[in-house]
Amino acid sequence: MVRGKIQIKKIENTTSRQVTFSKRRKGLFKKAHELSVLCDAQVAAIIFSQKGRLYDFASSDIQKTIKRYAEYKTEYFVAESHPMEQYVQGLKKEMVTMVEKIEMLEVHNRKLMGQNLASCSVKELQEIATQIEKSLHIVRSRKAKLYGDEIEKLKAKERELKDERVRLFNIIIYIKEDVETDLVIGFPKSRR
Amino acid sequence: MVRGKIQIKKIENTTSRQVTFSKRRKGLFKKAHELSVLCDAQVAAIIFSQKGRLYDFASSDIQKTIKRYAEYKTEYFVAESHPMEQYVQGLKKEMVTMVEKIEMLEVHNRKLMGQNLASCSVKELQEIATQIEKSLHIVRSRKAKLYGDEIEKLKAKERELKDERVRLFNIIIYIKEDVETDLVIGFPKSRR
DNA sequence: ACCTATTAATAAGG
DNA sequence: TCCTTATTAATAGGT
Repeated sequence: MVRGKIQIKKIENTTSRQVTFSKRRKGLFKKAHELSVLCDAQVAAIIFSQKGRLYDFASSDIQKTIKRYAEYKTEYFVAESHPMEQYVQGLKKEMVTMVEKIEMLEVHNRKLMGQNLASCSVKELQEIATQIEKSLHIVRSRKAKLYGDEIEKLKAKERELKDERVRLFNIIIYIKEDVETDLVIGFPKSRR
Repeated sequence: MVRGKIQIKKIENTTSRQVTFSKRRKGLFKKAHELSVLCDAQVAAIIFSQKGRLYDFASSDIQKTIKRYAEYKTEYFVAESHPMEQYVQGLKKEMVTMVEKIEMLEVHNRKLMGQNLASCSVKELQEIATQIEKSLHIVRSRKAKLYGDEIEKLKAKERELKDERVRLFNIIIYIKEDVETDLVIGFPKSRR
């Protein structure tokens, strides 16, 4: 607005634009300051340059006002930046724990499924076998029990049959003896 | 600054002050606007009058500008709060995934160990049994075979013993008949 | 960063 | 609030 009026539109020349920005920024802040003083008003001016750099002016209290507004906008983050960090640390710790747990469970699972046994020592294999036997026992206890019962029953029957065999055999022996005695002497007393 | 330069200090005359406030406010906003256009900057001006009334100007959305200002003022949080938030979101997502995985593995493990079978359907039980049997087969195929053999052996013995029992019994019958036949020469059949 | 011609802003008054 | 106008302030373009 000097030495040739200018149009209010973007200054394309970068250098000119930067110079103008600097000058007018200063002018704006001066005006803002004067207004605040002359009229006892709270004035704030916020400027972001094209590059994103912040320039601001604030008369007295409005700084606080904007700050409060700012804090309100960024909410709990400002007030809780540290708790946030602690929170993240906590999360990370939990995650480490979980990763370990997952690995442990996967190893356990593989063992229970009889996989990846190549690297196991004899002792480990025995432990795995024991564990699987235990699982087997639980899941198939009924079946196992049935089998066991059957075996017991068969064994009992075997014993019974053996006993009967012995008994029958004795009877045979006895009868034979008896008969023979009877045939020789007459009749055995047992027949009485 | 005209018709007698003025001092930059509060205008005591209320009317004058209000007039000046109005004029300069307009001027300030005009300057702010010009700056934003000429220099392609983001400009906001906020004025609270003495009475507390708000006047504002913003080259773009004032909410955004103030929020941006707020973020700038809270410094490192500006740069980090949002990535931080996203980071935490990412962590949480990962954790959910891990928790699910852990649960899955634990369920699987429990099943493999024959625990918590109460809620399983018959089909599930069968599947679990199959899986455990498979594991069992891998780890204990020989033992299982031995048990099977034993049962077969016992069954065979049972059959054998039964046969022998029958045989022995027949022998007894035979002997008895033999004896009685011999005795019947002098004894009645009713004895039988 | 400084200069300065020139326009813009505006104080005071109506 | 608007107009006028005298005057100062702001500043574009050059150095």
